[in-house]
Amino acid sequence: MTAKGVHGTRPEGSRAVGMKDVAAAAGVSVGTVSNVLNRPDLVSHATRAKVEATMAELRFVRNETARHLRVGHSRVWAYVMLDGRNPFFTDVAAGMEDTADQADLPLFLCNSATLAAREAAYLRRLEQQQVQGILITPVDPGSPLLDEIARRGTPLVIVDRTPKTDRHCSVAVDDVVGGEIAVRHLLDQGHRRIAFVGGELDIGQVRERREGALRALRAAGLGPDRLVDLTTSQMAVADGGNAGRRLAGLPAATRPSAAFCANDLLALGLLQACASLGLRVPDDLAIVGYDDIEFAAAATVPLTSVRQPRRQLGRTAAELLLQETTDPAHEHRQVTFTPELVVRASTYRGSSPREQ
Amino acid sequence: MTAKGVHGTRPEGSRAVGMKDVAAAAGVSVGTVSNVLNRPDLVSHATRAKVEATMAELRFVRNETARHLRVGHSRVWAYVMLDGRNPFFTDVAAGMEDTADQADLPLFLCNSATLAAREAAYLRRLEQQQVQGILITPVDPGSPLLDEIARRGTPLVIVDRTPKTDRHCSVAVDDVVGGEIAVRHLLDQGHRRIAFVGGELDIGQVRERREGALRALRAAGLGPDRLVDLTTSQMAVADGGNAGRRLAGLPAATRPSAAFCANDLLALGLLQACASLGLRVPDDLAIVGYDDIEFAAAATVPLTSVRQPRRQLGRTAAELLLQETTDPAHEHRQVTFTPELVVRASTYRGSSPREQ
DNA sequence: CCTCCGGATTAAAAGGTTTCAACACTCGAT
DNA sequence: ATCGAGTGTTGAAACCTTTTAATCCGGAGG
Repeated sequence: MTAKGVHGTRPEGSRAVGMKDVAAAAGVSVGTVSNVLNRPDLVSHATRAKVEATMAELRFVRNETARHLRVGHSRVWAYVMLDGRNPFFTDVAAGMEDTADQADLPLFLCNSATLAAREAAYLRRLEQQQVQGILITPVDPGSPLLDEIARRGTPLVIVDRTPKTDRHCSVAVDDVVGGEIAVRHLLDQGHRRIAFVGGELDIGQVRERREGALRALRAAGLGPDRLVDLTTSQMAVADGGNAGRRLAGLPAATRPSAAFCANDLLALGLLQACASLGLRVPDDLAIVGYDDIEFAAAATVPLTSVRQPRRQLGRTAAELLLQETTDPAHEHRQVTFTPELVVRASTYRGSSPREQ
Repeated sequence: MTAKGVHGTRPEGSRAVGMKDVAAAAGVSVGTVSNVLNRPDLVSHATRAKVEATMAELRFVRNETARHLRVGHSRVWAYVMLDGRNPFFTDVAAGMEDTADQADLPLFLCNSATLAAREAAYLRRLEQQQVQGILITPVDPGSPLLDEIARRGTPLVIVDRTPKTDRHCSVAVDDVVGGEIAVRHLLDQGHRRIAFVGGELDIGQVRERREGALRALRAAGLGPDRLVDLTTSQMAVADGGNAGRRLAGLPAATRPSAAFCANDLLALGLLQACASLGLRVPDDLAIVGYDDIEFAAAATVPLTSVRQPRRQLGRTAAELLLQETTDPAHEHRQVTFTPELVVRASTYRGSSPREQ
């Protein structure tokens, strides 16, 4: 039943050139060719030059797969991103690339798109491919799959989430603090009723940012009723727009004067909705986003946002992985960063504020 | 000298469980285990059940590498993106994922970040890994590397660029038409002096979009002097901001009343610069972007932009690859899409226009 | 002249899967 | 009883590298 595919049929039916061919053409054994590739210092200058010339001439492409089978692990890292279309994650990935580049390892990006099934499929493949290490921002950090993979021997670093077990390294940013500084800032600006625009509360991120918001209210002597929840199904731009329309529909007396969004995509959608609904920002509604993606500053009412050290996050995660794969005495570590608030025009009444 | 790494040391020093172990535990030969995996219809119901149970019990993870070595190619696709941080490319990638998902093949994303060296490194790795197929938006579509790879047998599809040889399939969008409709629209709005904000002219995209702009001018009986070139080094948000400051510095008499940007990142940067320089959009400066990324609509002065069928582009590219890898009678094809203009507030004087 | 030594090279085994020709067995038909 | 066809299963080769122990060789020391 399975139709035979053609795959990479090379034009003239000729086999790919392997080390055997190189060895024959150069008049040496394959072992020597291997040595030229892997331990060049072992081989004499003359033969080495000859072999290298032959490889170039024959356009030899090393078969990484065979090497991989022999030595038992590949030389590839993979990052399974939660949402490839959210600039936050591509920035994190860029940070990982910095480190991977230095270590001369390729980094493959896999996009789970917040689909648990797709994430599981990628993880299964990556394990079958015996990648050297996996970086992941998981849909659910509590999934037993993560644990199993680490236990079976593939190093796995959790990114922007806190692991449930101590079997892996992780890097994260303190989301409670993030929520707290965002809302404290809004309180400082005189706001007393604040919308919280976020995805489902079973997402750890959302829950913790909201928790921080409540803490700020408490610190100011205000009750949790001052926080108006606007829950969205997803966390994309369109969802922020929906939240905006719901917000605008509230009676003026109870309508919040400010909104804290669980990410910048939501905030941008909200901002856009405000424009088309005739709500002025920040006068009618102040808005704080989260992540400080590039487009937050580029919005024409530049967005106040909680900045996470995105690139740094990626770099650090990759460094932990590098350590885990090279240092036998490696101990798992949990690294936590602290976010900072970037104040811009979407919350600041007055002339355009200086970016801190 | 090369420090021996530890890689994925499995905890108790135990070897990974392979088909041999499964076979032994289930009391069958490895050939049968292989059949259960690859041709389940060949094996009797009873043994199949027994083998499957054993695999589950032993937590068998198939060694894709060995399979790969034997059959000569892997089951992986890769997309080498030009700029992972530009939402345009992540949207294209999302389209490819649609197709890859259906074909049950994992898609790995590689970000060349417009660095030719990095692109070459990724291509080398991918070829060594014998991926089943490569999708790429190359830094330079004329690079001989692309040709060599295809010639050596790895199918390669060019995305959003036009290949120089007929050795691969490609999908692209007509950039001349895109530039033409953008500028025609500005002319229709009464603009007579138009800035062209784009990267280096040796980028095919930029050159062709500009060419379209000139064509629109010509059709309106206007000379090429009506196009004011503002060349940027990169094509990111920051570069758009720089262009904006240069633009504002021009004497009022010769300052263009409109700008056509070669992508939306530039347009957003320009928009942002206008806000801080006190130029009103569209009254003092109308702006047209290119790509129609999600954030174009989300800008608070929503951006008029030339929409490319991003997701469709990716889907089609992946379909071509699928065909090339499965159909022996495959012929290379060049697919071209036509872009369309999406008019929004950044060019339209009047009440907020309906998005088409 | 023999031995020993060090450096350069080689031959062969190993790694885990797929594939295919060969084999074993059952059942009906001769 | 024998044969043939069909169904399931097996054993061994093949895929291409890396790695290690063994070999080869020229020269120094006895």
